[in-house]
Amino acid sequence: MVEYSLDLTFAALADPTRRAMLDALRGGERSIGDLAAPHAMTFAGAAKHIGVLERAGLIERRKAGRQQLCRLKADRFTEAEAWLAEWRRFWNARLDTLEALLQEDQA
Amino acid sequence: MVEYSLDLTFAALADPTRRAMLDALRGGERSIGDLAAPHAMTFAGAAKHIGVLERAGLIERRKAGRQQLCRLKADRFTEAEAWLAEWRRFWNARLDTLEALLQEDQA
DNA sequence: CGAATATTCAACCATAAGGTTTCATTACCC
DNA sequence: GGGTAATGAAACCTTATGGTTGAATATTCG
Repeated sequence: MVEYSLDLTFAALADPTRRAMLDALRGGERSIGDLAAPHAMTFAGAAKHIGVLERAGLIERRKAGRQQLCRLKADRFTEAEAWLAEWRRFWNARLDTLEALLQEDQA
Repeated sequence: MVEYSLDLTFAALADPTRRAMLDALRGGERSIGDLAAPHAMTFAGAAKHIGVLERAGLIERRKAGRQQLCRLKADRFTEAEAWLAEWRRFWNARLDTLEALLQEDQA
């Protein structure tokens, strides 16, 4: 269900460590170790964050020798963006209404 | 800081009850009781969700007699949408690159 | 004033989240 | 094969979250 995956997506995005990891993945595939390194926490802790991102469907991984390479997946980003884009349309519509009212006032 | 408010915003959006409340507010101001009613939980439980939305800056409230009226606030929506819109641009750019590669192949 | 309405607050409970440590597994290199 | 690098996984701790109940506080109405 869409609602359910929005839960996971937004929850995954609500953490700065995880957002930083996503940003790091914009440069292409990265191993768990690469993703973990910049963060002031244990490897295991960072790996948990990666697990959250994977369960939320924001990334996927594949084995490459003794390491695992992670890469971004688009779907859930798109879904979340679509949800928020609807809000942008809502706010725009409200602004339009306000403008119309102001114009009426001036007339 | 921006990071901090993105944390709160995404965390607030990660719950279906809260997203439903936000949707309800699209119709205009609603009291806490109005927002709570549709949800299968105690009034106090629902009020906590409203507290989360308020602390995240997604809504604000004002007293009106013995009730409190809530209404939507745009800023944090905009912020979150901007963050995700950047990702949309990222994915689009990747698609463009892929297309270019395919074209090259054909040429 | 007294009763009912709308909401807040505090205490509590169960579960999940973010982190740690420790140990096991797997794959590479010599 | 043995050592080591990269990861997985389990157990544990602390704090946050989502929910409950019950009492307290305003505010309106009669």
